[in-house]
Amino acid sequence: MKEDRKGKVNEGELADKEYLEVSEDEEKKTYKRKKVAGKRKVDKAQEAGDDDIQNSEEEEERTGREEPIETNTTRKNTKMFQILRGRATAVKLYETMKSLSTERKKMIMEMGFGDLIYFQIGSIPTKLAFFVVNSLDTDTMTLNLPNGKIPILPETVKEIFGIPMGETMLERQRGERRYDDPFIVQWRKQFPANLKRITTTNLSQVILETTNADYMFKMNFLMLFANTMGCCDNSSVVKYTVLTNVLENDNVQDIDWCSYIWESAKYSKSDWKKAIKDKKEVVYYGPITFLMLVYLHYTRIAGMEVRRKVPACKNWNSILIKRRENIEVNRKKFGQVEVLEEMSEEEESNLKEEVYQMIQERIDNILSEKEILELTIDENLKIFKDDEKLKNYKKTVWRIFKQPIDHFEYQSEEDYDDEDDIQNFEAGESSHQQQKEDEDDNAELELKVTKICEQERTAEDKDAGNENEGGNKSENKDDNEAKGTKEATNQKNETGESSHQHLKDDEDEQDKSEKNKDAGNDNEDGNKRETVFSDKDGNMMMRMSIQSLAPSLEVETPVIDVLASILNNEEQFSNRTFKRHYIHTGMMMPGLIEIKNAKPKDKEKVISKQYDVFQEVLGIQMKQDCQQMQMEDVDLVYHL
DNA sequence: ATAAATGCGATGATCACACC
DNA sequence: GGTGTGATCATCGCATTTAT
Repeated sequence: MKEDRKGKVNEGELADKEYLEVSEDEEKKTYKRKKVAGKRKVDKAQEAGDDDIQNSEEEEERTGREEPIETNTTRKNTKMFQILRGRATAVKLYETMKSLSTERKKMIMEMGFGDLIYFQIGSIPTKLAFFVVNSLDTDTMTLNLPNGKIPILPETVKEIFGIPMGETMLERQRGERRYDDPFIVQWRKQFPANLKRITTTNLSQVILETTNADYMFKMNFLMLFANTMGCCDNSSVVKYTVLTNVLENDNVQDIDWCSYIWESAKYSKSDWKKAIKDKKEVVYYGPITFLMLVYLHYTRIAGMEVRRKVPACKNWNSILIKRRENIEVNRKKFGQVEVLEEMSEEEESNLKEEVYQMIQERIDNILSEKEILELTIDENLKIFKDDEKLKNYKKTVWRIFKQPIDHFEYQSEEDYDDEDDIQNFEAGESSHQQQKEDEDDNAELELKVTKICEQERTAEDKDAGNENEGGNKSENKDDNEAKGTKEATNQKNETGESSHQHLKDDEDEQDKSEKNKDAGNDNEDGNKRETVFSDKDGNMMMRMSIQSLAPSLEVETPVIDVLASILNNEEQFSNRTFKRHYIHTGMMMPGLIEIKNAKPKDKEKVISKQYDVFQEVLGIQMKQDCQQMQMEDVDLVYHL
């Protein structure tokens, strides 16, 4: 990482210096003038002529002398390659997928588009995009690269996006909706009447502004998909293909979406030769995201390993694609890559592991959510002394984790008197901290986080160094490596009296051996789920949230929240005249998203509503500090 | 006359670099 | 190392031009 960055900086410095040196007197002035003139006015005069090529050759010499490895693109590279201006880009789909409700996600999964839910490609670098589309031979449907050919079939689409490849064609030969069909009229009503041409932007806006999860949402989603991943009309105006061809009774999974995308690729490149002639910027309406992913999935470039997964859209994101473009740009020529075959068996078996891991993570998330919820309810029970409704919520949560989800039913209040349940509930409650074994099968779901935390650490811990934080138990006193982190966390106990935040020291070790039995080989995963931090506000963090922050992974919100929690605690002991309060992501993010998604005219309203919500949540957080609650002298400072 | 293609300014995000 | 600033990039959408 560091070296990478360093390389970039070096290259940048070098390039710029060179730029100024080469162009010392006259051109330096031009450069300055350009600066003053504003951003868009790139000097046309300089651009013309073969200055560029000379420059680039010089640069090549220099980079040759420097470290030849990965460098970043510079101003001059821009001029060397034609760029592709995609009209059907992934942006809108990406934005939409980012904020889907659970219900909508479920719906998308049911349609067979589940692999797109965590779609990560928000932009497509234009220079590489041009190269890829330019390499596509639409007659044979192959990507012709310098070192080989990549055949493109409808099956390839399946491999890339993992979308349904059913029996029937999307474009039905008969019986499609007419443009005056009542449904299309209704669909059109979602948009302002004065809107002449509906773009993918409008479509994504409608999806984001509404919360319905019905047939209309299905159609909006499919329209958005077809017009961003397939092709759209000119100026990003949506094609109505999906709207006219997918009827109410159709099963979306039975449609051959792959062939539709494949055909889009085949037929969207007409008049290419004419289009690229003498132009720096070429407009393309076809499935650029798909073609790009085909190229990336079936090639490998030295200096950048990306493990292959199916569907391919899952292992590439905007940052990785951009990095890949930079590498290729700096080699002065695109396509200097090794062409790969279909995935090997070995690679495929790795996929299984990924699935296991994914499921494991989801379970962990649910458990962590559950614990937070329980703690929140407990906290509030303390405030609203023995509130019946809260108690019932507590029981509800307990019941959910007690029963398989398809058997779960909300119960009326009197039903809660059920004797057995009450007993179990109370037993469960008391075992909240100290585990109690349950012979019931469903109790596996109760896999309480605490239980896992209590698991004894075993010798099979691989990277003991970073994993030891909080994991060492009182009996593991000989575990020296663990001291460092533990001490760090204990510092706050030295500054002030008792801190609420604490490492999950196990209070009860009696049935540990028993647990280890059923934990068995699960021990390593158990450590991942180990709660390394929790506090009175229900913030908690599992080991896995912090132990594998590989490049390109995102920082999980619990990490930020825990940091906020620690800082808030520290603040109690600070000597400052004013105290700072760090706010948790949960208090900000939903509100910010709502504001972002609000219509411009509603924005004011949404913002002022958010202030109220914010105040309310703040109230809960600061319940013990009336002075703070007055919000006197409060400055809100945002750190992003 | 209409539809499609193209040009281009606006915008926001990101990068590189100078300066503190 | 952090921050401010200008350059560059990717995208959007409107206006204009060109093709049918």
